[in-house]
Amino acid sequence: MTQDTKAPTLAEKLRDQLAAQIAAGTFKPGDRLPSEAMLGEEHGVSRTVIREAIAALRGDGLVMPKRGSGVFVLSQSPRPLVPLQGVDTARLSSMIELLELRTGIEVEAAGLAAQRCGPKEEELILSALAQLRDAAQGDHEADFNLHLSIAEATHNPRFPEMLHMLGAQMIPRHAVSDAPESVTPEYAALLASEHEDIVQAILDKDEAGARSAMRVHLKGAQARYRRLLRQQ
Amino acid sequence: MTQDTKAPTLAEKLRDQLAAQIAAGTFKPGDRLPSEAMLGEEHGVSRTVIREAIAALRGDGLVMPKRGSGVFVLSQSPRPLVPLQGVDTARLSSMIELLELRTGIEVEAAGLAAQRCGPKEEELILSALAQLRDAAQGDHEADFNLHLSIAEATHNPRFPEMLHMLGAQMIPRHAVSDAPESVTPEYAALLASEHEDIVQAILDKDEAGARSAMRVHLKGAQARYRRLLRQQ
DNA sequence: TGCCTAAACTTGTCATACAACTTCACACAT
DNA sequence: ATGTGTGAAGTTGTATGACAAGTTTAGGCA
Repeated sequence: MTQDTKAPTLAEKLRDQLAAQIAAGTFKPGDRLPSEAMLGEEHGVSRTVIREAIAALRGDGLVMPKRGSGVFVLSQSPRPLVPLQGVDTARLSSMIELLELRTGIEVEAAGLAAQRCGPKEEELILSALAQLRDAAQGDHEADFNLHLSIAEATHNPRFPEMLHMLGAQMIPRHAVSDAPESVTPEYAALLASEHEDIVQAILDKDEAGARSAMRVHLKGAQARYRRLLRQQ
Repeated sequence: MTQDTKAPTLAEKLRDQLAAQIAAGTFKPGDRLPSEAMLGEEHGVSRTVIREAIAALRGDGLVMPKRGSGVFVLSQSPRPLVPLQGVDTARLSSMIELLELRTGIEVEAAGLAAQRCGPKEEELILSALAQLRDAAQGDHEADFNLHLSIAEATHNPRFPEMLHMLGAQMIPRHAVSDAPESVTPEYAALLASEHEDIVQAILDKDEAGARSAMRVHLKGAQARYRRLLRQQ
């Protein structure tokens, strides 16, 4: 239990120190950090350490080095603490967990989209729906694009952001499309009609209807995953 | 517009390559990566590049180097791509965006909690509610704990995770509690009754009621923020 | 004044060397 | 045969020096 004290390396200490300085406002967004040479002299470490600490900060999205120019501060606050850490995309139960989360987010998105959707967003949604109709069955990208266009119609950038994040987690899993039952025409028709219902409700500015249609759609996806879970 | 093509460095390319290999399962969690020397020879780059790429992977939580032993793979899936990047906690509009997201997540959580809440979770929720009653007005922690206990009652760890993530973003902002109007007894009583309604519905296993009560509660919070926005 | 060029500076990469630590095999003693 | 200790080999952490590639700046020249 006391093993977690693992003697932080110089690079780690320097990274934390720099991150703290950035968070404290010593270096503000847009500022240029001292050059690697200066940092090295200041902290009494080699350039190797400096570079590794900066690489870590870059990974955290805090800074952005520009060759020949310097290292510039991007964001003041460290990026929010890693959610979805223990997600094992190979496990169906993990997929169901994510789907439940998506349900919450997307149902709300559908409701907001119904209230706020403008002509331009309507066009995008309809275009995504048309592409989905034409797309090959089980085309996850077309499906995702429709959901994304709805999220964008909320005019709240956090919704498409979240969808992207969750989508990146779900894409690796093709269990549903691989399952034999999922390729039946009946299944495809059901999915299509669910999509139509969602879009129709949004275009009708029917908030409650949009929520309900989206909930039906995603609950259906959950149910299909659960069935697979039982079959395994 | 074409500036985003910024000539990726060798370290970046190698990082992406290694991340892809990890995602593809070439290196599985628990495995040891080839040593820096071997990777360097294999890819025809210097150890500097290798180390920087690995530093980035470590920052992403994908690997964990152990001095003298090797670099070990932790997680197979890259941690979800940084959401909530442009959130400026000083801007009320950002807070409202986050609140809308929270609404989606928490409404779903309340619904699931009503279905799945067991005796132990009921106790935790009631305890959190009691503490909130006793707590000083505007005690964000007590409020957060109640919401958290509900999220945990879903038995889906992603909900409390998300709440933690969003909570970390919202805590810095105390605008609502600082606003003069928010300290009136009427306001406190309203908040308390909203909380009671949510808990009561969950204990009654009333899914729709729990959703609705949670939605009312969070929509109320949004409305209060919006009022502040107008006053500014 | 305006433009052009070259020097100075900065990050990216390579190479080498050593320190600190871990692992593993082999010799040795029990 | 078994347990133990020792050391060699392998690995990451750090330092140093050098050069390539790009940017900035100052100064010279028209």
